[in-house]
Amino acid sequence: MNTTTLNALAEPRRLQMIELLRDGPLTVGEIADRLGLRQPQASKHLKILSESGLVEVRAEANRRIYRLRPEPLMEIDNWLESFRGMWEERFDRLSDYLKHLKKSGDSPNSKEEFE
Amino acid sequence: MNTTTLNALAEPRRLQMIELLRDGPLTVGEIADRLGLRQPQASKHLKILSESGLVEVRAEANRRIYRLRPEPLMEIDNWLESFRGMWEERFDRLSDYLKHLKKSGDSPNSKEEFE
DNA sequence: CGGGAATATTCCAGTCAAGGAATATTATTG
DNA sequence: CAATAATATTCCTTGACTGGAATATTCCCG
Repeated sequence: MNTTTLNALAEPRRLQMIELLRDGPLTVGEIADRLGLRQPQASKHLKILSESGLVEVRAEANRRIYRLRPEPLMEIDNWLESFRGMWEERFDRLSDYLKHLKKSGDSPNSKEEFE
Repeated sequence: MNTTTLNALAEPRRLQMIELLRDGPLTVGEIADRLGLRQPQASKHLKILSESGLVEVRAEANRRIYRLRPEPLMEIDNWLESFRGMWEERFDRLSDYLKHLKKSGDSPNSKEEFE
């Protein structure tokens, strides 16, 4: 997995921008308005998003229209694939745990040992 | 989405740790060894992973065994869900694009306008 | 060409995160 | 209890990131 994508997303404002752009392309000014940012900050964050490939720009007259690019998010999704097996394991363990409770009548202890 | 999870993953060493732990729990020393880190750095990074919930610790005698927790990764996966529609859109646009090429015989231009 | 709107860039100050080295802590063993 | 192994914590320094304010750039329009 690529760290630059995660790094770009790890900043609250930028994450908000990505979520905003999920519903369609937006202008710098619109983004700044909706997030309560000053324009320069918006531009700076958008630059980082752009450099990370999470966003692409189209110039239209005076304006710059930013649009979400799916590829980096797809890459994360793909990376998560290798962990999905774990979740099922966890589900198995949960059902084992429930069975255990039923059998022994112990009070549930959240600090119980794993493994 | 939660920024702290992304922040924890955005550091290369920590991301490597998560990938290491995908194959099972490990000791601090083992993690440090496999990643070529000094022990204090390993402990510091593991602390951050632990505080973000990506990892849990079990004390066994002298050792601390770190184990991956799936929940934060599941949360990311869940967050991505809201973007999955976009990918299909993109596929549609790609097939439109291919049709367009076939019809007009233009040379492919990677800088073509979106929308 | 001049003015104004939309956006980008620069400079600065404050804060935060990471590595290095040293030290503290905890548990084992004899 | 002393010695040692495994791990955590602290202190320090340095580099990176963020926001603010000011300024530069680009483009449209009359």
